[in-house]
Amino acid sequence: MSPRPHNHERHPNLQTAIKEAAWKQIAELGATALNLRGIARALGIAAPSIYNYFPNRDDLITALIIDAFASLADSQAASILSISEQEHGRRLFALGINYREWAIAKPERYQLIFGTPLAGYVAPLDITQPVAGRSLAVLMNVLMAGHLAGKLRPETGHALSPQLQAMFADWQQQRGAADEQVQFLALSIWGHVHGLVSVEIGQQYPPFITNPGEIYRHALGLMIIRYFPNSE
Amino acid sequence: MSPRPHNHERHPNLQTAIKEAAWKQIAELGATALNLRGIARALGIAAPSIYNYFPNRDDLITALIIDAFASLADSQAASILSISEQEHGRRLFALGINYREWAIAKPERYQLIFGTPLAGYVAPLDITQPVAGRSLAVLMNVLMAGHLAGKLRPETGHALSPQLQAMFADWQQQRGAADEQVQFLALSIWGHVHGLVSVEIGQQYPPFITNPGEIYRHALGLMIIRYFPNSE
DNA sequence: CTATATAAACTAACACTGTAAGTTTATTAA
DNA sequence: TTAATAAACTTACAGTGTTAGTTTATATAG
Repeated sequence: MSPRPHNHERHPNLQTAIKEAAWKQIAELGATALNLRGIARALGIAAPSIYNYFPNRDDLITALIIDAFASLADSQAASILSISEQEHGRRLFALGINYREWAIAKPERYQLIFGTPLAGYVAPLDITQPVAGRSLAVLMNVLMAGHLAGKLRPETGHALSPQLQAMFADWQQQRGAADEQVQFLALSIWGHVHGLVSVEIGQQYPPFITNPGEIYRHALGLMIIRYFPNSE
Repeated sequence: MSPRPHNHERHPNLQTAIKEAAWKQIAELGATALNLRGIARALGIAAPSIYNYFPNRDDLITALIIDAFASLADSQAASILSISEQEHGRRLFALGINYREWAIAKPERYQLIFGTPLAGYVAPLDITQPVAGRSLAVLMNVLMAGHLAGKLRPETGHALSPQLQAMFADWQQQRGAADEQVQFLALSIWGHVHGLVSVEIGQQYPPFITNPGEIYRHALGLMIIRYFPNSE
């Protein structure tokens, strides 16, 4: 009923071998250079054979993106494991540092999931969104812990609009307890952190900014004292 | 010496006609669908004829990117023209609103300059950087005006590291007078604003966030009262 | 042990892309 | 009227994703 693949000896698991070859291509030549024939060449197989494991190029890319999102979420979660749950400021700082480091380690991977580096590909949001949300959840958990401990000081200069409150109420219903201000703060911090990293990865800083990491760490430090003023 | 092009009657200025057709393609089918043959079809010319006006596809894209950066900078500058130079908070707010609106008006254009939507294309930074810097200059001018008027309150919880100070000193030398804290603040605000817009354009908000504009305006409002506390 | 079903490989081909080379044509200047 | 030249053209090549049809190796059923 289920025969073994022909070149089992050379590629025990061709599905993952294809993905690995794809990542290798992406790492060496950039995400835009990804192509099925190149993968096939690297593996010594015929290009159409890939279609036995992925319906088409876009589905292969989606698989890569899902793996990348999972990797980011795992990396985020691991980055705070060694820090006490009481040290909310340090945890937030660690998350921020880790976010940038993960992006810089493999910029193509970062741009693959947050940019649109591939011609004709649009991510199927219903599939990628859930995995993408995992890293945001890590951030929100840290903020929520700080909030529950009374250590978080969100900015309350403006009241949340009724529309925002409604949106966050819906979100709470799905995801369990979470303060509205914490929800907003998670999105705002993510946006800030993500923007700074994007500018750096995309090489959009002015030429005088020779050390974007310093900018980033300074901005991150200010966030910590802004939202966890009694950390120290 | 300089003969008129053959189809001058149909396309008085073929160079700009090519760019317009390119933008139309980008707007209708997305940046990734941009291709020379499609442009040629739309204009009723042969594809290789484009090479008389642009050395290759990448140079055409670069021309589009330069136009887009100029458009953004012009839009930013125009957005504060009607606001008094004394109302620093309102000016910053207008810049923020305009940044998002410019991006949302033509998301493909935004992704063309800030993403990497085209296979095999890498922007020539030495050409694009100067134009790209114009919009940042508008932001920095607004912040600097507020600073000179004594209305700006940058966060000084952490001192700028020596490396940051050195970087900013170099920058000052080139661009003229600008406070170090103002320089940092411009980059930080830009990163924040850019990140929130990127997340929205890239459809990376969690599915419950049905109104990203509200998130954005709230974040922007908080920035205003944070950095211009006495604005009202 | 043989025969058959089937998953997984293959080859060949199509339509598309960017681009290079060589050729023709229209316009200008001598 | 003729020669020069810029700008169009046709043709061709190598690359791409993808489909269709075919072969082959394996696993199970009789």
